[in-house]
Amino acid sequence: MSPETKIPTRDRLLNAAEELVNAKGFAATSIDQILARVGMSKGTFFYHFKTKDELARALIDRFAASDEQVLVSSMERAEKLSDDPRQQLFIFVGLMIEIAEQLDNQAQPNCLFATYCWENGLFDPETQSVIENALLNWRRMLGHKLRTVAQAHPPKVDVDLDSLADMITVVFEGAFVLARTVDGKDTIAEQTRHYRNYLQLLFSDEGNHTFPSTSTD
Amino acid sequence: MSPETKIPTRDRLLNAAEELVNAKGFAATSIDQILARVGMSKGTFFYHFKTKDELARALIDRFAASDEQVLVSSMERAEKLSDDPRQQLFIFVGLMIEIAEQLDNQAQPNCLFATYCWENGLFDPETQSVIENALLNWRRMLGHKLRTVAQAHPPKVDVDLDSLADMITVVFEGAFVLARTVDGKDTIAEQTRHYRNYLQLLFSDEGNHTFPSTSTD
DNA sequence: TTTATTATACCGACTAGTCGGTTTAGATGA
DNA sequence: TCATCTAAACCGACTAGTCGGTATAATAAA
Repeated sequence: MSPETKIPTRDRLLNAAEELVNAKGFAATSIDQILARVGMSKGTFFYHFKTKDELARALIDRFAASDEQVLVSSMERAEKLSDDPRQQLFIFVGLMIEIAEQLDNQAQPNCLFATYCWENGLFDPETQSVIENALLNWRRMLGHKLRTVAQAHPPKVDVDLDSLADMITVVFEGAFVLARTVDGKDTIAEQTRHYRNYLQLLFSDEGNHTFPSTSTD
Repeated sequence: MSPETKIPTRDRLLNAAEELVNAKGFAATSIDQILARVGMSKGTFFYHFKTKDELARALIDRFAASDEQVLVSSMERAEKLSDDPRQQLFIFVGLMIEIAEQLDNQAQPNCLFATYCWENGLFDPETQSVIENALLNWRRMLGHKLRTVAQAHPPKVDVDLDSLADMITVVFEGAFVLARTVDGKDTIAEQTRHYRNYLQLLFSDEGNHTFPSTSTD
């Protein structure tokens, strides 16, 4: 009857696994530990997953799906909130900053992509390509927006727009490492703000800049 | 007689361990695998390291020492190559770009900090604080330089200079993930160039910008 | 209404092999 | 001699994965 009890067994296994993998990585997370956490037995696990590899795949599939939804829905929201591509871009990054603020309130911000990346020798190519495609999604969607913006507002410095799009992934992944290692209030959000600053400086209108600091010549 | 044979046993163990940890993470790297790679037997390992934890510690100590040397020596070089703090800053980041270019030529760019970070549940607090201190070193040295620069050239956008210093760590760590996941020619170097661009835009002299694009008044 | 059948979901003992770590003994060179 | 180093056999705990069996509930035949 309680809302917790209604969660399907398979999802409860995935949730417990994800928590443990987040703390210790995939290799160090044993099936027995997962089962102990949810109070189930071995047969149950292997009823839902043929092998531990299949668990790895299920975890990353679920994570990638949720990642893609954040990307797509945030871009849609940004595009509804303004007609100007440049404003859409800044709004989109602003939404990412909001998400970053939530992550900064977690003790150990979690990114299964990074976890798998640093243990990638354990995973088969298909599992790895799930992650690759997820990152390429960000490049594609954000890159497209950047190209539109760059046509109307040529960037102040000559930059490759795909790598500029990639940079949001870079900033997030890097900020995760920093946030997990050095404690600070707003690490991930602050780093994402740097990314927005960079975009604003790059795509500001010629000469007079559009920022708070007084002088307009 | 061969130069390879002269390497002390302990270092050969560390080298083999680091390679395996780089590929699969620490937990999935067994002592037997390390020994198989260097063709030694178990007694040898436990003569040099009391426990596997001690290996973890030795690996990260060695890595952190080399990291610190890169930081300090690059800053020294930058400070010798110019008297102007702003130029020193740009030269320093330029040196980081050179290092990034080397890393981009490796198949699986390696950062033990990140590897440990995503498996941090395995390591004792002391081991983790080695990493924390390493990252704080970068914040401190680069932050100091940024504060000097900011006094002479107030940044175009109001930014926290410590987090701006942290950003070089963020960019590197994030670019590692990208480079290990999506293959591309110059991933890490390109991302580091974005960081330099950002600094140049932030600390450019008012109004007219100092970049390649023609105008020098 | 009763009984047999079937599928899903779950349990826990068990196996073969790997793990980190120990022990004992021998080799090497100062 | 004495410290340094290496080898090989071994240990108990834990690993992923197997397997025979059970509980429940729905369906179908009697």
